[in-house]
Amino acid sequence: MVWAKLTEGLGESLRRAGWLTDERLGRLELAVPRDPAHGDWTTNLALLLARELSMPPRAVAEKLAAGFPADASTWSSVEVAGPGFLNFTYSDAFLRGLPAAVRAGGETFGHGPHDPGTRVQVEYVSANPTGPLNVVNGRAAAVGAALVRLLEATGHRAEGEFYVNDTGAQVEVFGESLAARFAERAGIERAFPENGYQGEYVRDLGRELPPAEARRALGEPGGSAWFRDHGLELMLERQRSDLDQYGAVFSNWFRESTLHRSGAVARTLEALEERGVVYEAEGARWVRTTAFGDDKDRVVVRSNGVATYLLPDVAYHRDKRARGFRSAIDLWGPDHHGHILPLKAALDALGLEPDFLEVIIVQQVNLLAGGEPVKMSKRAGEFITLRDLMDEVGPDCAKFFFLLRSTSAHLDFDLDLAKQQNDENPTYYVQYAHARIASILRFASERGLEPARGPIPVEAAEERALLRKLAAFPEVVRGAAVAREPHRLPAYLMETAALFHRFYHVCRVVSEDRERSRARIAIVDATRIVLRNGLGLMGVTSPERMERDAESVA
RNA sequence: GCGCCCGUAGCUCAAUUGGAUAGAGCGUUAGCCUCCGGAGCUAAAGGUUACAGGUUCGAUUCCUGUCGGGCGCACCA
Repeated sequence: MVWAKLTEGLGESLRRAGWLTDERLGRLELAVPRDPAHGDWTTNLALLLARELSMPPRAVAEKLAAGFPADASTWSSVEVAGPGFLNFTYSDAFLRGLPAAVRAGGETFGHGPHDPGTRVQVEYVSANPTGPLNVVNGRAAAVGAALVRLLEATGHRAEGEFYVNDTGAQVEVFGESLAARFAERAGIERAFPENGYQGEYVRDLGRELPPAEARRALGEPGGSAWFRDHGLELMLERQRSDLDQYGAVFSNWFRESTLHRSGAVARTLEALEERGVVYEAEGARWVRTTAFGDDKDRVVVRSNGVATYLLPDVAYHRDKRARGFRSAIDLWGPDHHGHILPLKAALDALGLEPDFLEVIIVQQVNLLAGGEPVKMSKRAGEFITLRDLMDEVGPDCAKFFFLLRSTSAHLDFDLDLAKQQNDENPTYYVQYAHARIASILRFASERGLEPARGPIPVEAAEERALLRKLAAFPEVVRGAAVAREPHRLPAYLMETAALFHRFYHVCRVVSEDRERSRARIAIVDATRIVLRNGLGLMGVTSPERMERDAESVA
């Protein structure tokens, strides 16, 4: 709301100065400065324009400030500061009315119509259906689900999608592995495949198969296809239920096999050929991706006639575009970053918008226990799964920790810390603030005190600081969405919780003074809404009460 | 050898897409409970942002190089 008003007001400033162009307005950057001495909002617009206007930045700023429409309901001052920043300070009227505004916004406070109706797809996790989800999948799930919510909160029509790689050599090996494990238990001789899936979960899956049918399949030539298909379904169902419990919901589970069946893969090859970027060499067919920024050309059809991963992947992204998405955000694991260039190049060759595909690499996670890295061997099937992690630390802590750091940075996940139910665990810091607020509101309600509905008096510095912070929430949401950086949410929420706790220690909420009590209850309630909305975007719960487990009290 | 991510306080990480005096948590030290939840609060200490240049009003951020860590570099996905 404030963001829109500021954009509009500065547009007016530019117009009055005779400098208004769409391009300049598009370059406008608004920010909430970290130092309150620099106002509640700031822009460097004058610094950006000074050069092209051949004027000193401060003179540009003065002119813009003079042309900024007065609005006492929001601003008390517009000042030129430093080398030429424009600093905007909230009026008392704005802060006094803020709790009512937050309350009116309710669960949509913080949301904004920045990209109304733009269809965006976020593809995330997309783990192979040949094994349980691992911790990097868990990180991707936390980030992806948060991104979907952030995009929705900023007006996009966003959908989450899980791409199922149910085709290719890996799933065949998986089917063989499962058949061998089933045979082993049934006392039938059958070789376990080389490089087969060693994990104990394959034996578990074998126990879930319908025994009579499985036995029949064992006897048939090519019977591993039966095990492959049934194993995939069981595995997918496990992944789905884990993710469901984890709070990552997908609008769609897209299977690679449908692209092959529908002919989309073949059509994609034809489309590439029509563009004249396919050639034959060494018995294989290549795409000239080097013409579009790749560092080497890529094989799309092997000499044995089978497509490489790239071709269905290109077909998949064409399909996304054809389904009407304006952009696709893919979250990939760290071992896939080598594929960004080939895929983008191929899409480029097909004429898709250059910014259609956006790939975010979710970096690796190092689990630490007792200060030491937890050893994981995928080969031996020994790894900590997402389910293990949820059982160990709970979904809330897992998600909070995963969202705490920027997605592109490696993450050290301290299991001991996440397990602790005490002040060393940052998850509880924010949740505790919410629970404490709920407690205060219960206490107040028992005394017949409700939040003040209209403008409230704002006296203490702690009240003012907290209100400023609450007012910044919509901008944090907007910024996190456009930058695709969900980690701004926990950072903001920790700051907000800190300001709330400080307020709480200085400002008695429920007192003999009923009017002041109601005013402060309104502040507390507004804080509750912001914390709840922020945690909600992270997929973390906002508890009304918190109790430690008995063993954690010591 | 080439590409990508990263290098910031003792540790784990931020720094609002180039902004103003680089901030949090943990750890360390010293304090705060007659009253709304102490999973809390206050204060102190802690930095040549790996290093050297460059670009400009301004660089942790962008460019070049060096050093160090991780991950990729398939007719596997």
